[in-house]
Amino acid sequence: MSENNQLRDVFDAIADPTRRQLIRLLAGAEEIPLHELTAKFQMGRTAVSKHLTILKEAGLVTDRKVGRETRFRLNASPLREVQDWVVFYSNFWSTNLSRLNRLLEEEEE
Amino acid sequence: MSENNQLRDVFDAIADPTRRQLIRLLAGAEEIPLHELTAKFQMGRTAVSKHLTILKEAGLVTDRKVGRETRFRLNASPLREVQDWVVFYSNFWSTNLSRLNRLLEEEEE
DNA sequence: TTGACAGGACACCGTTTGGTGTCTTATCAT
DNA sequence: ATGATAAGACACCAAACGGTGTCCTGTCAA
Repeated sequence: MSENNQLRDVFDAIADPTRRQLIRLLAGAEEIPLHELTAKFQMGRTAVSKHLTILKEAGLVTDRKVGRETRFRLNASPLREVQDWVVFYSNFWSTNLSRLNRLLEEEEE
Repeated sequence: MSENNQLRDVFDAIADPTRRQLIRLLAGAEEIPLHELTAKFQMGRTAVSKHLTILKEAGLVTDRKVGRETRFRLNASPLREVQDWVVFYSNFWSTNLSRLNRLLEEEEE
């Protein structure tokens, strides 16, 4: 259905707190260029760029060049796999959520 | 509220496919001893034990000694953090799920 | 009581990870 | 035309990861 050309495991991609922060930042705007993202972190541009590459490999981010800057955009849909995975186990931490889980499963179909 | 003594990031703990497989196995039974878990994998006992240690550090697993064997048990509740995290982004991959998300948020309180 | 089994504790190893710095190229503004 | 900015492409590095094998101890069964 959607893009399954991800070379990188989504669970692996979201394991790093810096990358989750990047996702959070990208969720707050249409597009953000690398230098602007870099400004939000203590680390250098190269490191941030590497994290974005990993997110790209997982299909969580797309990029396009505009002038001299590279702008990044969030594509959250691969996170659905995480959602599907975790919802299964929500039965195990609370029983009164099981009604909601059934709702979710219905909606998935 | 619940145990927050986790030395290890939950997202990090579930990043490895072997560890997700361990969680899956432990979800299917009350308790499973190490040697029995090891039998399900190709790798050796030491490796499986290390993975279980990581899961333990994330609070996802508890263990108890019974005779000469160490039995492991799933504690899924730290996965709630993952659920909370991913639910936020479900707005970004589908708009007709937002009703369900509101349901989830209500239930969380 | 002897042997087999379960598993903790190490030491070890190759690869990956997460960062750095530097060099170069392309682009924009003056 | 010149200088500053954006970022790709590397080389490099220490530390963590994901495995291995070995040794030792405790426990169960014959």
